[in-house]
Parts: sequence; C-alpha cells; structure tokens
Amino acid sequence: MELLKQQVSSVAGRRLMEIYETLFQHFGPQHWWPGETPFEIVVGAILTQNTAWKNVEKAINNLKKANLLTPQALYALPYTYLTQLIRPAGFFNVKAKRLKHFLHFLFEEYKGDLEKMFADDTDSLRKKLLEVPGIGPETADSILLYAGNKPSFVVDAYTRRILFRHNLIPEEADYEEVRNFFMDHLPEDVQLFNEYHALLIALGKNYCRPKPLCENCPLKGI
DNA sequence: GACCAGGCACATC
DNA sequence: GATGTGCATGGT
Repeated sequence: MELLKQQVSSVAGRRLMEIYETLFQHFGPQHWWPGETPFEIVVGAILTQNTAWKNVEKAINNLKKANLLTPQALYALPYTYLTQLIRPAGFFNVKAKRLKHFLHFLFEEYKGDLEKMFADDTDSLRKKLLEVPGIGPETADSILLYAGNKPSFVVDAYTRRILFRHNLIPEEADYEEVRNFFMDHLPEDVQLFNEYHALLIALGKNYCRPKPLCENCPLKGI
C-alpha cells in the first residue's frame, strides 16, 4: 500500500487513496468477485445487470447443478432451456440472448477459450467486448477486471453517486469520464481496482443510498 | 404495494 | 444528442 501511494502524485489521486484507505479500514477486504472460475464471473457479470446479486446466485446455482457452467455447455444449450435456468435473475429473455451473443463471440474469435481471450491486451479486448450486443461498459470492465485480472476500473451507479456527493466529479459525468478519473489518478493496479470497486459498493449499499444515510458514514469528516 | 437492484439497447423526439 | 422505455424476478 505504501508503495502504491508513492505512485500517486495528483491532489485527486491522494484524495482517492484517502477514501480508499478509510473504506478499507472500515469494511475490510471484500473478496470480490464471488465466483469459482473466470467463466462463472463472466456469466455473473451479464446476469447481474440491474439485478440484485442474490437473484443472480440462484440462476448461477441452477447452471452449476445442471453442470452447464462451461463455455462449451452453454454454447450448445438451447435458448429456451437457458431462459428457464436463469429465470430467477430476471430479464431472462434479454439475458439469455446476451449470454448467447457473448458465447458466439468467444467461439468465433477464440475457439471458446477464455484464456486466449484474456491474452489480448486490455484496450483492444475492451473495444471488442463493447461490440458484443448486451455488453456495455460496466459489464466489459467487470469481465476484464474480475474474470481476466486486467487493470480496468469498474464504474457503477454507486460509484458515480459517491464521487458526485463528495464533489469529485460533476453530476453529468458519463461512464468513460468517471472511469478515466480513477485510471488517470490511481496507479494501474489490479488488486487496488478490484478492492476499490467492491468497497464503493459496500459503502453504497450501507450508506450512500438514494436517500443518503450520512450520519454514521465512514467517509464522514474526511 | 411501491421501490430498488452490481445495465443495456432501441425508439422517439 | 438527449431523454424515455422495455426487459422480469425477488427482497425490503
């Protein structure tokens, strides 16, 4: 951590590190992403779009129990059967399509091999993922960071709300601007990006709600 | 019974 | 280009 801090020169960077350390001391390590394999993480990243994680777990468990949580098995699985298995995660019709789109991409470009996919450099893989229908910026960055261990900062609704409330970004900042804010000011470190995003969610879930619970917020006063 | 959840694509203005 | 809307289940 001290080594990381030495790499931070800007005022914004020091502010981000201060927030990070405060959150880490308060919440502790988050052990993200909950998933046993890179492929499970990719599937989870698509299923969790605008959906509570608890519901995603049910869908993933259905796939696990059926021994279908591999690229080969899901690629071969009939669409209608897939929709039934992922039903608890909601939006099952669109998400089944999105999973199929990703699998098509994975098999066309990398013969179904996630390791080959992640052997691509981060920026060009990010561009390719964003061209897959159903994979937007947050899903792409989650896949890169949590499944591929690549340094791509993940931004979500909590992240923006928290940064806006702490006057670090304007309210109208778009996804890329918020992501660049982190990536321009923080050292490019996978573990830091991983933990930071997870800690922001912890803060968002517990304090930085649409109706803020600022009284006992760990960031109060810093 | 509203409101929210670890988004994204597409229609319409 | 900026807003609005559909997608669907399950927890609070």
